[in-house]
Amino acid sequence: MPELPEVELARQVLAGALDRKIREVDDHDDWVCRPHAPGDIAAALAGGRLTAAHRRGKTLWCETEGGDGRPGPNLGLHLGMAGQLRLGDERGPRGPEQLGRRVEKPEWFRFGITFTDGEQLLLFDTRRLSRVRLDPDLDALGPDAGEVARAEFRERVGRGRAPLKARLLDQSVVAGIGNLLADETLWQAALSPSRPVDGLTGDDLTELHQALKKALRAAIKHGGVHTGEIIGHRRAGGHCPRCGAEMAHGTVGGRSTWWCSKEQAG
DNA sequence: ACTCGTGTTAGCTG
DNA sequence: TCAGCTAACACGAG
Repeated sequence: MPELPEVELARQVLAGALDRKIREVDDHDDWVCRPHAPGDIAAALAGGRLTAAHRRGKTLWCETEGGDGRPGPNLGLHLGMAGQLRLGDERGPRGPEQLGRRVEKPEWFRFGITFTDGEQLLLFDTRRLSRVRLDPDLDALGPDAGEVARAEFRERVGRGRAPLKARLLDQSVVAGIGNLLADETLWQAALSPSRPVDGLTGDDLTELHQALKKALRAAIKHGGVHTGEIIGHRRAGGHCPRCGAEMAHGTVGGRSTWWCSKEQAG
């Protein structure tokens, strides 16, 4: 599910877990918690509190404080493709109703913190692509896609020779653009996903920055990137909702990519 | 039955 | 240094 707008909603869930004393941490999943060993994260957080919830791009992290009141390690959380943060208590998780009558298998709860008041913060992820780690490397992330200023966007995205979409998906360039948001943004700007960035003009990049802001605003307003104008047309037989030309499909930056064969021609 | 994919990253190759 | 590719994770959708 999550791209930037969805992760911002998850951050708000996370904020509901702040300022409670940590009683117990379930960090048994050595894939989700890698490179830490089971018990490492629990030991680092035991008796402390989460004191602030932050997001940059699709990465979440909490500042923490130890039982002695001194600053503790940051707790990094990434939801991967299918992760959800949920609050719950001894009666079980609350939060998004599951579709259909799917039974939630216990092993899909990959990480959890139980607080002394009985509240729980739970990481639910069928696909196990989520990640929990202490002191994540935030310097490896570019500026947040929703906040990056035009000049910095142009300078960062325009650097190198990679195909434009590959550059947009690189979280160290700008943080928070996922596959769907990239296709939506490129379609809004009428730019080819495979065009090398060193061939773009300053105006192209300004246009792209505008398109990104517009696509993000719309996604936040309507509940997620899947509500984008082009998303429903990313399929075989789809047509561009602006000009009616067929949608083209290929792989760019290693990801499945759809674009208007006419308006976004190479 | 079978393929594809809203994400990341280590490790490798050119 | 840069860019592309693969594997790994494990499930739902079509």
